[in-house]
Amino acid sequence: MRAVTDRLTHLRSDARDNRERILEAARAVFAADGLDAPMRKIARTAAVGPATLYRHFPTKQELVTEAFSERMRACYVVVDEGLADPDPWRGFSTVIERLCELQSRDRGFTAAFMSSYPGAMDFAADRGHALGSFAALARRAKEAGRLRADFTLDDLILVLMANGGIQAPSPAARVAASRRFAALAVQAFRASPDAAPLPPAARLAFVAA
Amino acid sequence: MRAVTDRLTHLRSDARDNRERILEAARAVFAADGLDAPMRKIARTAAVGPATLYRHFPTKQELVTEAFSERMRACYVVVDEGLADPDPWRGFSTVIERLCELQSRDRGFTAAFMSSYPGAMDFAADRGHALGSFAALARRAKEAGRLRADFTLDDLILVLMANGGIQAPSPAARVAASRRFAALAVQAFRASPDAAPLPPAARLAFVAA
DNA sequence: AGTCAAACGGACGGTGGCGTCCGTTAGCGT
DNA sequence: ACGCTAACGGACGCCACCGTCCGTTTGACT
Repeated sequence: MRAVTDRLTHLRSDARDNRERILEAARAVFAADGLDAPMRKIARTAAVGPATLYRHFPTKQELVTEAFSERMRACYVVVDEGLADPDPWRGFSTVIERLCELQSRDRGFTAAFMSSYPGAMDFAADRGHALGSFAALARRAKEAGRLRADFTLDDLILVLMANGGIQAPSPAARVAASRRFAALAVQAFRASPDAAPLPPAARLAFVAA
Repeated sequence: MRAVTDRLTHLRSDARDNRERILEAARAVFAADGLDAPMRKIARTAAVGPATLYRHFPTKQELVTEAFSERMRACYVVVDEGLADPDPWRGFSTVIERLCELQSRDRGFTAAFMSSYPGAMDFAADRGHALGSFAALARRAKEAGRLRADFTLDDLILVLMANGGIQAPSPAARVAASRRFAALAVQAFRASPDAAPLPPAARLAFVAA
């Protein structure tokens, strides 16, 4: 870690500048067009030559990882805040709603969070931690009798993947649709005396792009 | 319609043959790779030159429309069968489950059913009819007090789009995940004394690809 | 101010999908 | 059996994206 920091600090001023502009452009373009946006477009948006882009981020994975690390952290914050809620069910619902909202605002984020990109190893640790926290939250919500007992972590992945499939003519409409979807998901997860049993969960994590 | 039939019957035998093989190939490729599979691949699968493919189906829309019209009909059958069920709630649930299953087995089908392709006008009529039937079914399920009153047709679209976002390492896993998802959706739509109100529905229909 | 290497970006060759042209093949009707 | 034309498909030019090379610029250090 020390070495990396050194390397970044030792960058020439224009290089550090460009690097920052590239990351900003990547976030904007990925949010608008999804993860498969052409590298060129990001370079153009950053007002930078293709070579410069590739020099800073030799592979698209590295760019994605770097560009989304901030939002990824926001994601973990959401989970931790949910965990901190004294009412575990309210915490649980809020996490689902906020994660869906984060995703719906940013087309690329979904895929990134899924760590669809193999080799986005940098995320793995934090992701594992967030999933752990969420598992604890779910357990408490179950113990409080508010979350259905057959809820699985894979159901969270399922909902987030499904949420990622939602399209709409405008970003605003997509956010609205996603909001309703999240509310429906919460309804589905609610413990209820007359709830029907669910078919078995499928192992989902770590799908390749 | 008469003219079209004539034109098709008047096709030379090899042409009719190729046309059939192209449609078969298109179904296979679309199912495996989704709607954005390259035309070339379909031509190769059908053991046909590109020109032949384009002669039969000048635009991808036409090919999609033609290739999926059969499954599309299967889709309407599902809705009609649901409508025929004396128990409207069971009918409703079954329709959701079966539609999700149809979709999960065929990557291209989702997009096709959404009529994401503008200009797939041929579907419009049938689609309208199916949506009408489903609306009637939903109304009856509401009147029976089993379906939540704030359910909208757009919620069906929402669920189907979301279902389309589900990915998994293997087709089998995707079907399993989709099955569980459908069950969750049904739970969410169930009328319940302690159900929370939902955020407003968003107009979704006819999203461009 | 002068030097030097770090950083830049225009330009290139390669790949893959697209839709069309046109010389060739082979069904069909006489 | 024969000719006519519908139908075929290889080959072409086009365009977008990819990743890299290399001549030029410019920040940093003395």
